[in-house]
Amino acid sequence: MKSNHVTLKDIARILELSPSTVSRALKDHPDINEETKKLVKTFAEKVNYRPNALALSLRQQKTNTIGLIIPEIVHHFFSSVISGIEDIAYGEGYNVMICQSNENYQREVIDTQALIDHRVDGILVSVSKTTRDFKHLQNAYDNGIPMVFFDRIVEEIKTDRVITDDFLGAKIATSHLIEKGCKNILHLAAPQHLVIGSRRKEGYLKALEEHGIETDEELIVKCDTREYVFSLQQHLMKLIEEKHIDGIFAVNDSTAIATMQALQAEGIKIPEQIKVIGFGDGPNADIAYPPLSTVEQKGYETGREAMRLLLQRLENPGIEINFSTKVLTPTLKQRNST
Amino acid sequence: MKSNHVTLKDIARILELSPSTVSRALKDHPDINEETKKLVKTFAEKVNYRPNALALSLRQQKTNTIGLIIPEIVHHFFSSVISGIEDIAYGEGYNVMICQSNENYQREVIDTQALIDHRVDGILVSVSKTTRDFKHLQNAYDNGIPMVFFDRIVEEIKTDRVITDDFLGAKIATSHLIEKGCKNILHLAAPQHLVIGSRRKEGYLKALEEHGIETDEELIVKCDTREYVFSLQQHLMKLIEEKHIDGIFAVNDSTAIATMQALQAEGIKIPEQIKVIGFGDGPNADIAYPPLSTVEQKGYETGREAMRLLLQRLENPGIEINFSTKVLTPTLKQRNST
DNA sequence: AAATTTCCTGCAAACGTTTTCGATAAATTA
DNA sequence: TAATTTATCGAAAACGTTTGCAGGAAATTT
Repeated sequence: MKSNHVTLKDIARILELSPSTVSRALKDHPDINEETKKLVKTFAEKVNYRPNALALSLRQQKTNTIGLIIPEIVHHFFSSVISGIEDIAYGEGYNVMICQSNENYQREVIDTQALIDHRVDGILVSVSKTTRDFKHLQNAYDNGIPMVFFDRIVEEIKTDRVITDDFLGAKIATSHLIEKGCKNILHLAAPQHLVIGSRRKEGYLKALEEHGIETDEELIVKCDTREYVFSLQQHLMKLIEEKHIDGIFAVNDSTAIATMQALQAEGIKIPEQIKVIGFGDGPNADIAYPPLSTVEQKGYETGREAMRLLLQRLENPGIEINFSTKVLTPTLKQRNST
Repeated sequence: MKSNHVTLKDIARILELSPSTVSRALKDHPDINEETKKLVKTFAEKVNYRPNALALSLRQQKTNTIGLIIPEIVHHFFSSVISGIEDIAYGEGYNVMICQSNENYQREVIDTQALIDHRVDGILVSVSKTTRDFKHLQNAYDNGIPMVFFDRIVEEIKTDRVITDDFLGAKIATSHLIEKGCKNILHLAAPQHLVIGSRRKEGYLKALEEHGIETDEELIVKCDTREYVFSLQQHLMKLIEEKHIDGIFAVNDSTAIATMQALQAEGIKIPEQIKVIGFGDGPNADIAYPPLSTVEQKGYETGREAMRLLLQRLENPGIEINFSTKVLTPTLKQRNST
């Protein structure tokens, strides 16, 4: 099980040339004789020579690799983002080093350090839910590594960003419920320290305001996972009865779907008695019963835009371009739950 | 935006020591004076020194990185595999370089080459559906890079493997339908050139045989995606009517769920009129209506086992250990669709 | 006092590339 | 013929580490 990698030096030795000549021959340097070039090239081809990426990176002080820190790959939104990033990156000759933080702050710190250690040319990051301290990212930034935040941004660090217009999306979703006749709308919200959490809540409130509906703080419940729904089930049912809830806007699809299941278990008809809308449109929305109305969040586009912004920095090193924030607007996708 | 990475040489220059001394001091080499150690260590700490992973890898001819080639991250099974791999790998100080082939042969070839170029210490791979030629993997193997196949193995290359007992799983699923009273069971199958496709079909046939049910080749339809179901919808409905189908075993969950939706659109009651069972148990099975019975495929465990087998090779270089095949047995998860 | 050992540190090579600067011989020009 | 240009190649440094070896000073043993 010996390692068989043939190096440039090997070729030089065998062909009785110097490494410099072999190197130049392989990349068509004009100084090299045509015959020598042919000789070297065919030989390299024959032995399946491939330059050592490590040596190359070390020498050129450029790895052609970008780092990605992402909360959880299992979520459809994030895996779509990955595809978007890869499609752009590969096209430009970059590799992507993916790190999964698992919504864990400690892991995120380690991952960031690993990316720095590997001297990635740039970093794309969506911070974990549990991250409150940003020194690790600030450190990468101070090291001169270009960064782009997407979806879960950190406002303290000034750099390029790609976000979806959560405020608008939430407003669209809530307005849709109102237009469908809902009067008492429950909002299942994410933690307010997350930008996503607060923005979506604000959009919800704005829609109510624009339609002249009085807001009720009790109708905003912190609940953003499937498990959370079932553990709050009794509380929610009580609330629904007392407040005559006829519409629910959940901060994400899986919460919305779990909510539908909880309601149906209690014999409530959807959408006849209560209408439900989610946020994010993964493929789950199609599979749910009834198929879930939602606002579509563009994962693939998010990835592409983030990578494009990063590329712009990488291709123009030293040049100071103003940081830009790309905002993607989600669109209503009506199905049968409203 | 200058790159600020401080190197070992920098420290040596500033402290007026040689790089060798600094290097040894940092790793507690007994040859170095305690005071010098302290001096170096505190200074390194202060300037946040981190060794350059590239230089390290080049020098030691070991990257502490393993490569992963995976068909599609969006599938729950595969993203679970990733988590399993990472958990073991990180614990042992390895990084994981993830490549997504997107079920595309060309991409798989490029990815394999990229991993070789980066001199990964080992490769974990589940081949794409469209791969019929294995030269790229054989090449990596010949280069002396340890490999482990999981889930979608290639039989031509002799190495360690982790698979789920597809035969048994399919037998369990089909038997379950029979025990629930089904007599005429339709099988929606994957392409037979995939091990998964043929094994599951064989398990289906075996269950029928064991229960003394006559097999009918017409009841085996090649159909393994959601889209495929809808395009075959008319053909399937005709078949179901003619053959008095009362049970369906689909080769994976998303096909099963799409089938349920197609049936329900035609007014067929599940499980009363037709019972449906899938294979693979992603979270979709819980969300579907009705919740889908399925055989649970252990993604996380698959990842852990694959990484363990690889580690065994990496930690015992040169030592010839017989290749082993780890078989994970899926278990029945009954819900409401049967 | 001489010889040996111990303690600490530095030199230099190596990992696999690229690239600057010469160097040599052949070909051209004056 | 002498001077200059051109064509072709190699030596060596550099990227950031590690490590075998050598070496000097101090401490110990003969």
